[in-house]
Amino acid sequence: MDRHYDPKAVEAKWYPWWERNGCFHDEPSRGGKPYTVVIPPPNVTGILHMGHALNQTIQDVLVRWHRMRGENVCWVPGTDHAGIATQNVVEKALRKEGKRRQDLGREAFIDRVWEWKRQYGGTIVHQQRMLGNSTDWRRERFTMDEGLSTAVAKVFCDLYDEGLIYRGNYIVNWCPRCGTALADDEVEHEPNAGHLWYVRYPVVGSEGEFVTVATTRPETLPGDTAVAVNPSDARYAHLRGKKVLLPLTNREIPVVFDDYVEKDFGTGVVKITPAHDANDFAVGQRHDLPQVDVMNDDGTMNARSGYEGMDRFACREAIVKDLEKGGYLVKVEDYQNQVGHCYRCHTVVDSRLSKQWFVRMKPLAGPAIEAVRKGEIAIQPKRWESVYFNWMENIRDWCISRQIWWGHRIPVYTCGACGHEWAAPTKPTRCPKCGAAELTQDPDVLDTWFSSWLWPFSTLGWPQKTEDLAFYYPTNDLITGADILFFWVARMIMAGYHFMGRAPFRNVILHGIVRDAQGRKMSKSLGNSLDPLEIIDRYSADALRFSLALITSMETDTKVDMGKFEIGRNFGTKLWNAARFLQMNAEKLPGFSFADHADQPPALDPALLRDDDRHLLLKAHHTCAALDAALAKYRIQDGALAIYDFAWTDFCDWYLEYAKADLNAPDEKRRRQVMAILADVYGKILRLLHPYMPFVTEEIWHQLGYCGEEATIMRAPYPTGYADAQIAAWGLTEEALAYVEAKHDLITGIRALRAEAGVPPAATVRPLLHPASDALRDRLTHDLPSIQTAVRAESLTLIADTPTDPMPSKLLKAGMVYLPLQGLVDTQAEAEKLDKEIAKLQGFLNGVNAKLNNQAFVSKAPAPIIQNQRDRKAELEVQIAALQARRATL
RNA sequence: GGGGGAUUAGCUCAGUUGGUUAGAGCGUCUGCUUGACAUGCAGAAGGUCACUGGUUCGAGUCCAGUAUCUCCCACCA
Repeated sequence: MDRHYDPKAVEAKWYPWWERNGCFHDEPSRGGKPYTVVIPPPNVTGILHMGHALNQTIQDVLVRWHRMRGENVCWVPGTDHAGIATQNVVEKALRKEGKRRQDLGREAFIDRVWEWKRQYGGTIVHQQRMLGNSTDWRRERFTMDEGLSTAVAKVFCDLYDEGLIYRGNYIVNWCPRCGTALADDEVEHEPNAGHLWYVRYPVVGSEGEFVTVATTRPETLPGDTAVAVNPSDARYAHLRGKKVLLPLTNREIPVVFDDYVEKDFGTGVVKITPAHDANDFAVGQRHDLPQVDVMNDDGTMNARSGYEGMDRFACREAIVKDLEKGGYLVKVEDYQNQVGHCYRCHTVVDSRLSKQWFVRMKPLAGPAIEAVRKGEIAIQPKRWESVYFNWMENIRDWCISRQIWWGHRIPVYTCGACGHEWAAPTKPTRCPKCGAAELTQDPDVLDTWFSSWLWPFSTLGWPQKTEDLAFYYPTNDLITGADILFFWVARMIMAGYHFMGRAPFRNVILHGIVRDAQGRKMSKSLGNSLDPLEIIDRYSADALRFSLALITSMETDTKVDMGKFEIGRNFGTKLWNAARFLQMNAEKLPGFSFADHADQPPALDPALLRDDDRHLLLKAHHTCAALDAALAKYRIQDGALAIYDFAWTDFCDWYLEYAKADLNAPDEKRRRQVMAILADVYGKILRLLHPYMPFVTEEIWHQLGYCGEEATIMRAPYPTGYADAQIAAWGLTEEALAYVEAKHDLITGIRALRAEAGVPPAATVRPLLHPASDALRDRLTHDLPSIQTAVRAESLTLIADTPTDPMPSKLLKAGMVYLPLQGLVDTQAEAEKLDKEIAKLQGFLNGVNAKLNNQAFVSKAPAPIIQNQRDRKAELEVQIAALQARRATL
């Protein structure tokens, strides 16, 4: 093996190899237990960001784990056509040529988008491969694929025929830059430092009386068709039946009375603009007010406004100026309110009256609420369930039409002859009613989410009855960011029940978002984004994945900075070097083969086993259980921690160091046995870790020869630990484990004593140990060489009495240890140290005694807890006695 | 306005159903080129678990309140 691990070469080698060899692919015909995941499809215009890296790392860990458990795994990748985003990109390119999409016409423009997709649409799917995702690329889908488009058309027509889709003139969110309607959740509200303008509206037929309204959007004033006050507001009761004069115009508009108006806000008088505000629209409907639209599609003012052609914000200033000139403006206050922005282009959205298509959501929401309530679908972390219920129970109709060209065109046709309107999944040639051939199709396209909400079954072939659909649906786990719970997850659940009659998935796993070191969202404008590809370039994909897994809790957002990825990089290096050590030593044993240790438990001679071996084997067993438990509960971080700690601390720091002595000793039986343990446990580490770090584990698996060239660790069984009979035969007891923990404590303690006493590193010492118990004395007697080596001691003498010579000491789990030194020993300091230690332990003992003397504790606490305290008391008494005995000699 | 979350070492975070002396990584300090690994090894320092009260034999953990920070939802012009 090379001295240095070269992740770039290794990662570039394995991914194509896996893909070429169908390692990511499975078929229903193979049978077994299906495990299905659909990837949240990234936008086809997207480039890989840290959110993808986190989301896909979690998925790949789970997917690879299930695959190694022998399940029939299907992980569907793909991309989303991202209507507005993609159209924006192509329009931008057109603008560089000095053209608009209208110059090309609809069909040519759409061709142009497809061309763009062919050329650049593969960017993100290429980048995803860099992460090491084991997605089945043979099943890759695109939301505008023929099959998925068929599904979209069928769904639209079914809902249309069921009466769940309707068209109407409503107030919608309108993005003037994109020139389209937006759904409610596509609008992002942000605080805005604006103003509140107080404007006088003269009361018609009075002598100089007026009402003052407060508004944040004076440019909508020409669209006012009433002013409103609260019916119980005594200040304005006399205005019933009156009219006011709309400033800058000579229109008279009525005063209406409506509960919507808050008496305490502003002046208690509201201008009503039904065509430009959702609330005003509702007031207008209640009072039968006219709707005056004063703006164009692009955010400029129209002829009705009197400011034709002016931009809405310029108009705002112009109107304010004119109001001031006319003496209508009373005052201006600074005012902070929430202003909606387009989630795509961040333009301030307007509320605008227009004719749009909507889906009636209430009937769809019912079963979806029920599903989560009954536990057919579990959302984790659990607290999101209440968020889900809250949204679903107050669900509003979904505006699904978009005034753009790129997307699934709404399959509604109108007959030019008889006016009949109907929905059809494929383009009809004649009117089904009158037979005429003059048909026009609705010009709008569907919201992109109208295809994504079908993703769990449309990607498996629906509406065809495919084998994939029968075998892999419903999917198992849906892993995504909580930010698209409403956009996507909730709608998929509704679609799953409505169209398939079943849940689309069993578990929803919502993770947080990736933030920068200061906890800010990563964004282009802040320039604080980390690029996953740069991290891969600097540290490797394995490092990116492992570090993310290790620092990500499911409960909270993840803060990252470049330094975090050193954790994964260093761990990869550590593994590599451990592998080199194993290989070097294996070469010295003729006939030794790692292949014999790929899965079969090693044939160990119990007579040759030491407690260190037992400690490692039992810890390995525990680690297998820990990984299994963690991954079953989606606790990716716990699993990463468990394997990291075991591999680094138990395997490398402790066992490998012990093993060095054995591997260099003449006893060949023992050498073979140690090598077998190393190969077995290291093989487990590689397999346990593979879902997290697929590349380096695969490379080492092959380099050491755990498998042949044609095989892969991807399909090696996930370790489950040792059989009970094996554990019994090898004597893997908790007692042995506890003994080795005490031994480690002893080694650490002697090292610390050396360091504190300033003994040079190269010098050897001859420490004395007064064991805490006879049992310990016996066990240690058989185990002295490894301790001596670990602490660079010439000898370690087990003594029976408290020594009287002045020398530093330390109280450890194993007993009192003494370090005889030549030269000066500060007896005074030593005495003080002992006094301090005695006082500390006495404090603990007092606490324990207080508990044991507490009648309530003894009668109410469970027996094991009481026993713990008794054991603790005994232990403390022994320790204090040992310290006091030593103190007495000084 | 409604709802959620967070608050544990200098920093980033673990801490499963309440039960020995609250852990890890990074950073800091000390020593080390020891034949797997300086992307490393050995050792050390560092925490009244935000605050106040309550429940309990026992609270970082459960409950209530307070403070600060955060996110989501919502029609206050």
